[in-house]
Amino acid sequence: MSESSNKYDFTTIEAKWQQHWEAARPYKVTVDSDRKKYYVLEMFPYPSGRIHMGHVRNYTIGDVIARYKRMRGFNVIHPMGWDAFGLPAENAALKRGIHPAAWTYDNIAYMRDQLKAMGLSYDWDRELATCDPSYYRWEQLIFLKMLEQDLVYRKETTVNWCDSCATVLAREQVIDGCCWRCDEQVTPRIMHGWFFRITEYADELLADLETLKGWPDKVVTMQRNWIGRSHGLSCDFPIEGSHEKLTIFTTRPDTIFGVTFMSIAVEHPLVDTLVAGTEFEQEVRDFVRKTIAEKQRKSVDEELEKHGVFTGAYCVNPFTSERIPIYVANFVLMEYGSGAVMAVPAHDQRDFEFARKYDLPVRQVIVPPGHDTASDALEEAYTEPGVLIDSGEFSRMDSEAAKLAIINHARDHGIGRRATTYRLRDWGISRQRYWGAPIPIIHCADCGIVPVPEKDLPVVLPGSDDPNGSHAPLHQQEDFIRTTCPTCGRPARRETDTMDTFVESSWYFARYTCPDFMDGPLDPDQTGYWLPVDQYIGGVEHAILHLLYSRFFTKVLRDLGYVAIDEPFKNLLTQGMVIKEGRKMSKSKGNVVDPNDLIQRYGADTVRLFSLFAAPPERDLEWNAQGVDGASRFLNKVYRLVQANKTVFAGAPTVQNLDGLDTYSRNLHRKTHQTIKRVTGSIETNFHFNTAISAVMELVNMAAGLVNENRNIDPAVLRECCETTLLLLFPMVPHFCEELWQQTGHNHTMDTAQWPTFDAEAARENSITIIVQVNGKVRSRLEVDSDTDNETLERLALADERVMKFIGAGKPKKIIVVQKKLVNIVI
RNA sequence: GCGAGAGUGGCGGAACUGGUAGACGCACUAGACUUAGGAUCUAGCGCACUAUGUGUGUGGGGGUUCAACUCCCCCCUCUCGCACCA
Repeated sequence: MSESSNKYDFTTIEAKWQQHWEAARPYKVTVDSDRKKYYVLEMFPYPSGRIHMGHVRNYTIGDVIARYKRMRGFNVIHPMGWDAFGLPAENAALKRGIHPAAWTYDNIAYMRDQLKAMGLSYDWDRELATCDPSYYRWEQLIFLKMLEQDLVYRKETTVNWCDSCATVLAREQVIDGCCWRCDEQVTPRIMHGWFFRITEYADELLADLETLKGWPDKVVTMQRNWIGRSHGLSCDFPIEGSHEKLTIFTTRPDTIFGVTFMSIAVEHPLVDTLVAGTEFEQEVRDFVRKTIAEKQRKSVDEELEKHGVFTGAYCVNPFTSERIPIYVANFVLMEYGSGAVMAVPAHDQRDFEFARKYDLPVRQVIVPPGHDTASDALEEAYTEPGVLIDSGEFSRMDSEAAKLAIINHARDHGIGRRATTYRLRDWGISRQRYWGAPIPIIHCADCGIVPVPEKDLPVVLPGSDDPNGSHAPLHQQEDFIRTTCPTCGRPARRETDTMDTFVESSWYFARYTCPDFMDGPLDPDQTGYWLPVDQYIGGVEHAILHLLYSRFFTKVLRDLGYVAIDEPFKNLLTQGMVIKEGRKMSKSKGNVVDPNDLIQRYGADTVRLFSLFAAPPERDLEWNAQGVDGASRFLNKVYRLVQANKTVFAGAPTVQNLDGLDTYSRNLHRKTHQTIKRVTGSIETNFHFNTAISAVMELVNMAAGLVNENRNIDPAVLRECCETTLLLLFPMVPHFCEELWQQTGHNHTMDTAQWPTFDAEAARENSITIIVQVNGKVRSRLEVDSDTDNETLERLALADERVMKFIGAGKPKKIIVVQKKLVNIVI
């Protein structure tokens, strides 16, 4: 046998089919209301230069699903595009002296070729790049519509500033106190910025998590925690000798009789008025200054020791009329609740520590159920619910009832109200960089903030159509800034912030349905048919950022009338990382595997097959070079099997008469149908392609074994086996299967082939193995007819020679017979 | 600290609603065919021992059950997320 017939020539074959797909465009789709649609989407890549193994894995998984669903008869939309705005382009531009646009489009061209070399079945006619004005002009329009609906606003706040990126970050983009992109320490800074009112949708974002049955629990939980809704009481404590009052939020109104002091944040607006002109002023101001500096400096995992100083001021507990001293404390967050906390040291561990440190009273007002007096001395705060004591009219109520009663009391007396707070903050979208979508706003000295009229959109990024154009941050580009006010016509200045790139990725999946639509952001005829995304696939690292923003945007687009769905992604698959030597691949660790090298050496199909086989999709995948050899070996084995039996394809009839088959043929026929069942099951239940591939391997091993042993397998059975193998493998290794399909005389390409169905009767085993246990230990096996009844099984088991040896002369205490499984004899 | 997930051969991983633990692949060992083999084929491959048999074994310890990788309780380790959220 010559070399060439022994191994398949992946280079030639893959090029051939890629050319075919390029020319015939079998993956181009249009709306077809007679067919059920299926939208498969992988998170689109940032065009960083070249694809990496994570992309290979992600896109392979998506491609298998797309191809599989096509074979199941769905009208499958499977698009690809580029998350093309972002900072690396600017950095690269500075380093290499080329324009960010040029750098980005070069990368896109290169990476597009790489994706095509993987044989991914995208509808390339839908490709989009978010840095293209034809995309971001609609984003600008959406921004303006949101502004009209008061979902966008501008405010001055403390923001997270990343020095190295020279821009602001949203809270979600700060990871362990560092920038999510460059890992540099983030520092607070006070700036103007634009915000999306995502908190307006907090309740819906939370409630609709319940509808996301197709999402991993982990992601749902992460989002729920991120939104962090809590219910409680907002209550006013009048400040002594002042008209001001201190408003606090608590989730434990039942402990309000145990308040012994107040803690307020160093940034609290009342700090100044409380201490101005008092003997405490100096000390408090020093403390505030010191603490703010400390917070900036603080590294992530160090929890600051609790400190505070007395302001000299008192407020009054509206429930007890007691005087309550007010402290400024370093552990109170201004960003959450109202920046002021009622301190109940007996029932809150932080307050307890603080009280211990500054020798403040601890007053128990909750005791464990069944107790009715306070314990002598607490060693730590009692934070569980319980029964109220020393709480006036609320004494003896349990915590839950008391919470309600106290909230109602506060409401009835005008001192407080039921309140809900969220951990979620509004989404700050302003970025002070160049390579992003300009925010379409004009600042006029007379008219204030004026939206750019719709007819003037897009506000094109200056210089982006000129390779020598400036790519300085917009606030440095005077020509861009100078404009006239659309309202009064006087000279005015353009907004220079660009939008966070997460804005682009929050609606791209919708634009894929109508990438060329010119009359608005989205074409209702297209979105109505294609949305939502049926299966979304990407890394779990986007569990909060991208997925939460996209959910928010979907709801906004719905309320603006652009889409008719509530949630963008029906099912979500979060795939694990590709690791090597137990660690994430990274240049610094020198353990990076380059997809290009692999594809050249093994071909795309082998790379695809291995990345599917080595682990189930949701787990991390350990890259193993020898494992890739194994995948390659398997494909060659299939190749040889098909090549050696090409003749059976020519005229073999379909399998009809089972009775006429010899044992070997019957076994192979059965195995074929069992394999269809197993593969279909693996894909349908959880996309566990690793077990699907194992099943096909077993089938191929059996067929190749029988052929090697020169069993004269019935041609119809052998043909069925080989064709089934190709059909089952096609979604995973498409070039390879198409080639063999064609070589074996099929007139139509596999793109139009149907997924095989299994015949339950053919798959049924007629003899089964029954396990015989004595006291739970396996002692023997019985080969019996599959419909042997339980009494017979018991009789056969007891008569078994090996079993008899173990049960001896005694009479069995108990015999358990499990249908078609086992017999357990207890002695 | 809180929350979620995971611990199975030398390795990646299988095991349906409790019912043969280790499918499939890699690595390894022996053999066959070969000028050659990083090709192919055959056989073996958890561990231990008094080896054609017995014991033992799914992070550790208890429990439920005729029967536990699977269910319950306690503990250990790792990964991820959150982290003074009042």
